[in-house]
Amino acid sequence: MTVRSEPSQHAGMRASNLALVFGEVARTGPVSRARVAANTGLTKSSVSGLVTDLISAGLVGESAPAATERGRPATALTLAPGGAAGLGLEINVDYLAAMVTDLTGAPRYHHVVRRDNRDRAVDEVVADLIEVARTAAASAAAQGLPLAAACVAVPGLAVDGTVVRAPNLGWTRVDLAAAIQEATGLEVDLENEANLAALGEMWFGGHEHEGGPLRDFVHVSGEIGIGGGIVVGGEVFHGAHAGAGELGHVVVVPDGPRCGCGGHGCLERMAGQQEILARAQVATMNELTHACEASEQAALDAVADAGRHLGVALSSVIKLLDPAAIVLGGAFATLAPWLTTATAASISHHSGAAEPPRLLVSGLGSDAAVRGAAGTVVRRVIADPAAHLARRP
Amino acid sequence: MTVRSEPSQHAGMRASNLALVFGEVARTGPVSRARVAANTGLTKSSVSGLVTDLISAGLVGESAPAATERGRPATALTLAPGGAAGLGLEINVDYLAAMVTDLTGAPRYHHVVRRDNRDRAVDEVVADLIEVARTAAASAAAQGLPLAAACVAVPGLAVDGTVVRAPNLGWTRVDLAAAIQEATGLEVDLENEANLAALGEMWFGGHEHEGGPLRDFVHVSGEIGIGGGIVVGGEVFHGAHAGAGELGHVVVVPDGPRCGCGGHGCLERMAGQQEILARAQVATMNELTHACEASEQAALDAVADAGRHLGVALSSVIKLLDPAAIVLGGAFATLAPWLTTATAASISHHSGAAEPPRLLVSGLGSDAAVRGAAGTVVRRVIADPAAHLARRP
DNA sequence: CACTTTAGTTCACGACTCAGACTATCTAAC
DNA sequence: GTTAGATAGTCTGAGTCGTGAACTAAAGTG
Repeated sequence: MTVRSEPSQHAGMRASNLALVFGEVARTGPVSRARVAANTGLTKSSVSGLVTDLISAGLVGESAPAATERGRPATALTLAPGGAAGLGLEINVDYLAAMVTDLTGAPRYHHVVRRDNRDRAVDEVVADLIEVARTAAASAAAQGLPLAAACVAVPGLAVDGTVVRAPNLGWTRVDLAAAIQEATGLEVDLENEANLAALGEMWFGGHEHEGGPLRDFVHVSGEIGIGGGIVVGGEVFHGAHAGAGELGHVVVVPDGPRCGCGGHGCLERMAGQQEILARAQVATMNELTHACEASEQAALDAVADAGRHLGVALSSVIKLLDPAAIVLGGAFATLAPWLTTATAASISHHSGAAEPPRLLVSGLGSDAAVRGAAGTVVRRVIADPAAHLARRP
Repeated sequence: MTVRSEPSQHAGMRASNLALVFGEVARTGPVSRARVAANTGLTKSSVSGLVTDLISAGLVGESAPAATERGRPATALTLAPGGAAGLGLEINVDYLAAMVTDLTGAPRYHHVVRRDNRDRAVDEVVADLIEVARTAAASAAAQGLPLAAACVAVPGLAVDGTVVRAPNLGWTRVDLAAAIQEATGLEVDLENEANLAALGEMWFGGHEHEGGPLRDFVHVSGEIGIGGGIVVGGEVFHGAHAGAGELGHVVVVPDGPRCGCGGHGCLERMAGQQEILARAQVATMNELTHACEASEQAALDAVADAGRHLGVALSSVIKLLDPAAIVLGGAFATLAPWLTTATAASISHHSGAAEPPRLLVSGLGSDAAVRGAAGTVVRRVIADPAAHLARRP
């Protein structure tokens, strides 16, 4: 079967215009109906009707008219923070996390449970996550925030609600979405942690590009493994089987040592945390940071070396994907002061580009993925308010 | 400014449904109105109205009713071959080419002028291409084929109708689209040759994937340089500045020799035609093929070596883009018998994937790009017939 | 020859957006 | 203080388009 689009009907037309208006309100803060009409190309009367629907659905709020310049003062429209909320969850190697954001994307609840999940039974971890999710949902309810859905960040490949594999957790074929859906009653989506971190960075990282938000970039997340999130036109690029963006397994040393993935000379094998720590002769990332701050040569060399390997991988990324920027996140953000010089030099050496994409550093740290997860839910409501209303009339 | 979509209006609704119906007719060969209605989800009456428009526009033809099973026999709808046609042009290092295809994608005119364009003045080459285009347009007119537009394949980066750079031709900033547009009166689009070859391969190469046409793949075109075309969901992936897909400059030997692009150890530097020929100690690709057919060791080694390097680059492609297949075109298609074993082994070694994407060989040869160019024009008409009608009422 | 089945058309209806008139509410000028 | 001008928002009639059901058309079956 090939893709076949839906027929355009009146309801679809209205849904599309509803999204257009709602998106405009979301993008341009407090706005008048008149401005929305001018910006979207719809007529004032159409906007009025659509806004009425959005207000009665509780998605948009109206503030008291305030005089601005001349003429009748405009009533300002804003996203109603209480209109819909998103629950973001995250399973990772050494923690579980939950976050609730309101419609504006503002965090309203955030909780992290630190615990190594590698050696535990899958069911136990899932049970813990359900507990975390329930607590978060209760907090949302207490704040009067209606959760629209949930999204879970997993450190591996997720397809159709199932964790196909999560190498660093040792998981294969775990039907996670169904379990959480049953426990919370929410629709649940799974998505790769690196991809959600990239989205979180895009929505909440504050990066700009040519006047607008950054919409075409690659996010490098250095957790225990090295992940990549490719964002194209504001959307995650998934590839044919949702396996795209595996930056950690790009070949950087063709005759290099065998990697856990079965390949040879992968970036993760050459510049992953394990390798860096071993070379720097320290045990933890904290120690590594301290050693770098103390300018210890072994540590600096280890990080610079990783930076060079990263540069090789990113050169290929640049040639293949032509991103507008590259964002370093996770451990690489922490190590950025000692890393980026080597990485930039390596990119320049290998790609020879006169104007390589900008190399940015994440400001969100390890919260990027949960924020992205919660944000995904909320963004989906904004992208298609009609679908959201159809689900809860 | 950020992207903002158009408001949905009645005209847009009709345009969208027109495209839906037209696309269905194009996809499923001769079909009845009733089947189109069932397949698209539109009602019979809507389809009737839309089909009436398409027929009176000359885009769809109606054949005599033919009894099939029970009931009233259906009148079959097909693409009207004479409804619209596309002009594809190609500038390459050692030839110029033109092709006209009708609405069904069938070639109706094809002409290739072999001549080395490297040492000639830009204006001369452009003048020659215009001549080639005019002759092709005359042939189309003689056959009663109304050209909808033209599309030119260029061996380099093209943005907004301008050839920004074409390294192997030595061109920079050539305003090609305007020149051809003025000469022929047609709307002219430029696109990278490797990308068009990929599209040509998709539309006319006959590859299948899971029952449908292949829509997510990477096409490798080995001409004088090595180009790559990334196709995602049936569309070319361009990246932020239209520079994506530069497979030839993916790093395959991190400490390798300097490449013409300014980088080091690029695939093109290690496995381009120049390198293969030198290693095999022959002068032309023809000689190389003969040497391989004669099982001469130097030639076989040179090709296998190139295949290994190609495998390294493709491993990174697979990890980053997760394509459903990889199609080898151009010189790599010719060399496939002596190349693919080494390439497949290298991919397996470096990516360690249990189920790597299929490695296919192009059947179109060096015509892929012109066919893709002409096909692009026609496909655009099929994708948005309303826009096409608006241009010529 | 009636009955069934399928294809395609016609037409009243409803859902939408549009355009423009109309009302509301402010500032600026006299 | 009043009036003109500007801007915001609502209301109403007209036009467009898909829907759904009734209707006509053209075959096969018993």
